[in-house]
Amino acid sequence: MGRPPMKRDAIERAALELFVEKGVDGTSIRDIAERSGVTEGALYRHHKGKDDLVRALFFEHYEGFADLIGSLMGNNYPFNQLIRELVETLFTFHDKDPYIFDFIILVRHKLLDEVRKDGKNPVELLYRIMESAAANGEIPEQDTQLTTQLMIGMVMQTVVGHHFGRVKGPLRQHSQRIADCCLMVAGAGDFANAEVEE
Amino acid sequence: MGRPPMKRDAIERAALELFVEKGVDGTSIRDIAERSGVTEGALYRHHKGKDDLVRALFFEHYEGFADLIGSLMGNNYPFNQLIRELVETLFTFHDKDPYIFDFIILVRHKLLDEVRKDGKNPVELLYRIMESAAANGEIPEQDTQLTTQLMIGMVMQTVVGHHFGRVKGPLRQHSQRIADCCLMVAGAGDFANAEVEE
Amino acid sequence: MGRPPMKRDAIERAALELFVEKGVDGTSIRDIAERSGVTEGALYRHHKGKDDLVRALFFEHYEGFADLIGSLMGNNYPFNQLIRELVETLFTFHDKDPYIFDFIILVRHKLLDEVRKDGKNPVELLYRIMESAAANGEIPEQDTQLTTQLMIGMVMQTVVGHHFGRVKGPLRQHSQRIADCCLMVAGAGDFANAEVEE
Amino acid sequence: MGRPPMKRDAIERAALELFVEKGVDGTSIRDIAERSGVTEGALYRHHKGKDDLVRALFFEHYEGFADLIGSLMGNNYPFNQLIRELVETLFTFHDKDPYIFDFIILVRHKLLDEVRKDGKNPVELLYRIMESAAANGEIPEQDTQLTTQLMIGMVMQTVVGHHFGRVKGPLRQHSQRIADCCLMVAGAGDFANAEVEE
DNA sequence: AATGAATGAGATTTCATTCAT
DNA sequence: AATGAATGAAATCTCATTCAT
Repeated sequence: MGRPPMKRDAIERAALELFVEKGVDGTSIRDIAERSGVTEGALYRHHKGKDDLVRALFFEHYEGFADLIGSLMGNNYPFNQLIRELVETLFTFHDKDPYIFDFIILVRHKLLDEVRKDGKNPVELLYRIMESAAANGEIPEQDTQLTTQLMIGMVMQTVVGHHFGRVKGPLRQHSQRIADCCLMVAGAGDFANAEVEE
Repeated sequence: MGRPPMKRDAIERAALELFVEKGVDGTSIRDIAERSGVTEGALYRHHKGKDDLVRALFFEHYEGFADLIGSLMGNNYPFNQLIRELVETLFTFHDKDPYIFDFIILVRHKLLDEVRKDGKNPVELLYRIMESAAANGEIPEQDTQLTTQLMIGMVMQTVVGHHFGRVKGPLRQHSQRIADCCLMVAGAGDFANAEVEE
Repeated sequence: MGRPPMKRDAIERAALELFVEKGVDGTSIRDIAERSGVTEGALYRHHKGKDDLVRALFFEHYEGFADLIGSLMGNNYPFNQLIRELVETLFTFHDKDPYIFDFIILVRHKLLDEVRKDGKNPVELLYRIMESAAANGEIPEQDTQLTTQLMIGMVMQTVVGHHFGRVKGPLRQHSQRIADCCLMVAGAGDFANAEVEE
Repeated sequence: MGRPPMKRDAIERAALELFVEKGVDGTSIRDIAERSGVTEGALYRHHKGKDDLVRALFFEHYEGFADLIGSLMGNNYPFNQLIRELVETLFTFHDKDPYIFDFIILVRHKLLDEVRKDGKNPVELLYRIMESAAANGEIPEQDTQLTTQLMIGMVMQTVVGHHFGRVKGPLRQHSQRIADCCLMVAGAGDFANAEVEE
């Protein structure tokens, strides 16, 4: 049954790392082949080309974030706790593998246009969390789209700040502070007293 | 000293727009020449090359932000008012010409490494504002680097959200809300009662 | 001797069709494998490679034409009848499977150099028919090489005209007309009164 | 005003020759660049790519044939004379530059689909000549499409025969013989007595 | 000052063929 | 006998930059 495909993961991992380190356009197919210990042509068995590879990586991981959020939503936590868990989960994820986060941030300007609201969309999920919290009276009526962006902005910029050395250490240690800020911004009542696991 | 260099401006403007629309590497010298009504060779009269052009645009506008902040700092406003004016100024600037903001966001990953702390650096300036507010007791002791990033994150993600259609209308209308959030996050006391100009 | 090699036929047929439809170089081994329901590697069990496949197909069918002509020659028909039977046979063959004719026309420029005069060579056979008809006094002395080409030209171009939609219907219906033209061109006396079988 | 384009003709000529000598797919851009004394990139200033170059060459010369025929048609010769002049003109043209003829024959299978009946189309022009000769009573009623193909077939195969060494010498010396054949095939009455210039 | 043809170096991509399974 | 992942060598094409005009 032919050789088993051994190299696909190696290629995708090498690509992910190189894209973050040198930029997508700064990375050539040859670079990827070299780092993954494969010849250039091998890439084309698994992806139509470089664009396709970038796209595949983006959607794979972008939708992975949606899955992460989706599974947290399944727990029916109250809003405060959900946000706390969410921030913690994201930062823990980041600390385990910062490349994925950095990659998403790097390429989103090119690819976010192609994201569908009805697919696996982490931004849309967070927005729905906000909407239902507002409907439940857990947070006041507000421009939930805007607030969603503010929360995302704080989380993402923390990652960016870490990338450029302005924010130190594992991000997980900032989870509580940033979750607090998210709740504050959302107007989520007595957030300071919320019971924090950990 | 003779007539002003009209071509130079046309080239830089065309480049700025194209970079935002198609990405830096997706834009060729030919594209830029075409849109600015100049031939390829002529571009080299004003810039050493494409890299130089990108760099020049980035630093010109990045430092422009620093100048904006710097001149606000000269007024010796109290912290609350300074932040409010700052957010308002940035969003007004964005509404006048969103391309500049989008361009900065687009290329910062490539070029931020080259930014010096001691040069005209808007992030550094905001950080100093935070530091001195903390020294003055206007805000509590905190991880000011982190808070700086959170504030930047909220402002930048609002721009991104606008770019992708999640945040509507001129951003200026959100100034007060987002300034409030910045002050909240910074722990700037009774921010709600701050006197708002306008 | 065991079961017949079904795959080999499937491969050759798929190749023949694809070569005609997309050109030889426009057809990849993968294309052939796909259409014949075989994998790429399997093709190499039956042929040394793509070149070998093209060559094999060409000679198989080109020599097939020679066999067709050869068997007609065995009947010792008079010249007029031989030509009529020949044209009829060729067009009947075409109508049964136009791909073969089209394929020969397509690749002859590449491979005709390799054809040997002393092998199974339909052009050479027709030339010999002309030569012996001239020797017998069935046709006048003439540049038989040239006349041979003229006859071939009429037959082949009819096929080409059919391929591009200028000549309609099954070619067999034009057999008599074109045989007449061949005889005329060869100066074969009272060709119009020749007895036509059918 | 920039360098004058010196190399365009050299590129097209080199391409024409190489295509005939080694086949279109057997000729690489590098081959063309080498023979025309230019770097590979230069080709792309004048043509979008190899396909575009082949297409341009084909239509340029194919339409050139139409112009040749068109200008002969302007003389309002009687049918017999027109055909004689036509064959003579074509073969003279061939003898001056056999590459063009060979090239057309080589690539027509790929490109004839794209030829339009209402454009500059030599086949269509010859067909119209036949139609109007039939309307004038210069030739009998017949399947003019088919006869057109037969005449083309004789002319083209003569060229092919020359290419493969079966037909000797300058083709012009065969003009009269082949024009006679064309007239015979078309049923153009007392063709033998037609006055031949020369 | 300007032009745009040409360069030159490299990028992506294709694909016949091989070979571990 | 068959598979199809991987190779390796080329091919096409792109494009920032140079330079004759």
